[in-house]
Amino acid sequence: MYHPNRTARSLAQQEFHTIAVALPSFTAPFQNELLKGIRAYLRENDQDLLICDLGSSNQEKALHKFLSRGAVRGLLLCGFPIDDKLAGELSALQSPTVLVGYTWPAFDSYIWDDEAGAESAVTHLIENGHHKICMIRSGVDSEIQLSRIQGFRNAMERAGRKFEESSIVAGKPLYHSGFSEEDGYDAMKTILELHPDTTAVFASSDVQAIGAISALNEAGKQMPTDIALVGYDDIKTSRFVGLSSVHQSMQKIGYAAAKKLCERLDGPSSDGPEQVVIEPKLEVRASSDLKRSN
Amino acid sequence: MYHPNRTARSLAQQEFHTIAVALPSFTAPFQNELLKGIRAYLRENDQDLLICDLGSSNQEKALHKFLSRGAVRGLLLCGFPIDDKLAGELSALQSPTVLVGYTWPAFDSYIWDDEAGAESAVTHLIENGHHKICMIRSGVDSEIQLSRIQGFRNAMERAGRKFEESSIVAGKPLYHSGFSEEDGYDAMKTILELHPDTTAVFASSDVQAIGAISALNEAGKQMPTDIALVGYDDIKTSRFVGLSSVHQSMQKIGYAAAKKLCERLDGPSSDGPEQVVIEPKLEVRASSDLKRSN
DNA sequence: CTGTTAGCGCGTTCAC
DNA sequence: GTGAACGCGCTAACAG
Repeated sequence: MYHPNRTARSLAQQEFHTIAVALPSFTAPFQNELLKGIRAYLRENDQDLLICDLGSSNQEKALHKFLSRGAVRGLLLCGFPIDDKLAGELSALQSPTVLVGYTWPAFDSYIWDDEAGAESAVTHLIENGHHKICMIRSGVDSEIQLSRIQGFRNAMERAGRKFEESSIVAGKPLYHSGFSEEDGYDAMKTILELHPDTTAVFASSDVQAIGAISALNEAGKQMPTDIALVGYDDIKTSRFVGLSSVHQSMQKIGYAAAKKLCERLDGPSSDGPEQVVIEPKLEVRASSDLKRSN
Repeated sequence: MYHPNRTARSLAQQEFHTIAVALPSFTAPFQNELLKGIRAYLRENDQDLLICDLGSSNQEKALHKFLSRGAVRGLLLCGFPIDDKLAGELSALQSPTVLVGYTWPAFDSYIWDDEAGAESAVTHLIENGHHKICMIRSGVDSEIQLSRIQGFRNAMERAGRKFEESSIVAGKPLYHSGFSEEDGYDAMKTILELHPDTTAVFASSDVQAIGAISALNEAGKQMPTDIALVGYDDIKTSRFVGLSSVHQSMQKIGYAAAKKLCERLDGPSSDGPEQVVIEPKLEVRASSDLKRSN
């Protein structure tokens, strides 16, 4: 019985029904939400998804290998910092690239305002009476990380609080550039040790917050009674008792980015690159969860 | 500047550096663990992953569309029930297929013993002194679901408990064949209403358990003090206070399945189909978590 | 309406 | 050593 060969067919009719997505650890909750959005669009349009997992280390190498294996038509590059060299290589592919999480003049990009998001989270904690707020950061000085720290600082200073460097703690493991569950766990242990009077913690990623919960559990602390926890990125807050989160609807971003990429593939005669900035939103599980009186 | 064309290259050298995975909702935690294993193998071998998301409804149609778009070399079909018709179609592809979660004589398959897994979970609850145990089931009579119910029944009967049909509750939404978060949430609400004296609940999936946690939170119940919760599938138990789970190391299964598929692609002269049965293991967060005295 | 052929972009082979 | 021709499996265009 006859069955078509996808490869040959694609080659012949120059139609691929496939877009490529490259991202670090596509199984993390944050990227997962993004993928949900991407998949939603692709399903509606009978496209398949070619995934390049950049992993947590040697990301550039993984991306290069992927690209040298041959370009698919269209690349969605997510959560990967771009520089001159990479921008040149991507342009040389002659096939459209859409960026998520980073921006570059030559490409369509979907980014969010980390500084504003972090600020809103910490402001919320302050407004709810928390007198001792710590932050979990990644041990790596990425742009994302620095923006989120800046947001923390802004919130503290605008509220007339003194900003202490020591209240911002990094984990040691440095998996996934320091945004891992292990890093969050490690950082929270340090916080409990160095700042036992802490009433609220703002974590720089969702997985860090999850790791922090483990550390709290081990220490016999309750959330949010003993410590309130807010994480950055796309935690489904309903899943975690007392854990709030600031996020930027990654599903919508994924959908929009996939759509944009497919439009570029269809008609290359469209407009110039578009930069979309998403405003992060703080999602509080229950307003009472973060209230603090003492 | 020159850049290779993946499609043409694949066609020319009959080497694809790609395997296809078809599964329902690849963003659910269970499938996610599986994908982690698959990705681990693929990364080691410089292969990419073509994902066909079967979605939660019209799965057959989605699979057919994917196959008719043209077979890639090698398909990993996960969590999709197989019948005569489908088996014939897959054989006709002339390219190796590996099944995960279901079995069929003609194909390599990786399955697990749902009945034994469910039984071990419920037996554990009984041994820890729970006098009223309910189960959350999917509203659909899949083979998987019936096995898990049978395991529940075995445990109860072997312990000399009376088995009550009414203690097994299904959610109404029926998303993802009834294994969804929403179904778990709905079923748990019913349990709280119908069986307020419940001390432990065994959920048929990880996501159901997550939904059940939401319902418990809303009702002001604590885990595991008020109700102990055990979920089936691959929850990272550390992430959820008091939530244990029975699982079958999906990561290892994914790794093994991907490896098997790639071996089939390399040398078609290997042995006949292999059926691997994984023994599920109960992972208890802390042994004290499930203890009950009253 | 059916059968034949050219060519998609590459790797490989074979001739030079 | 370098270069031209062929074929991977298919679709599209074209001829009968």
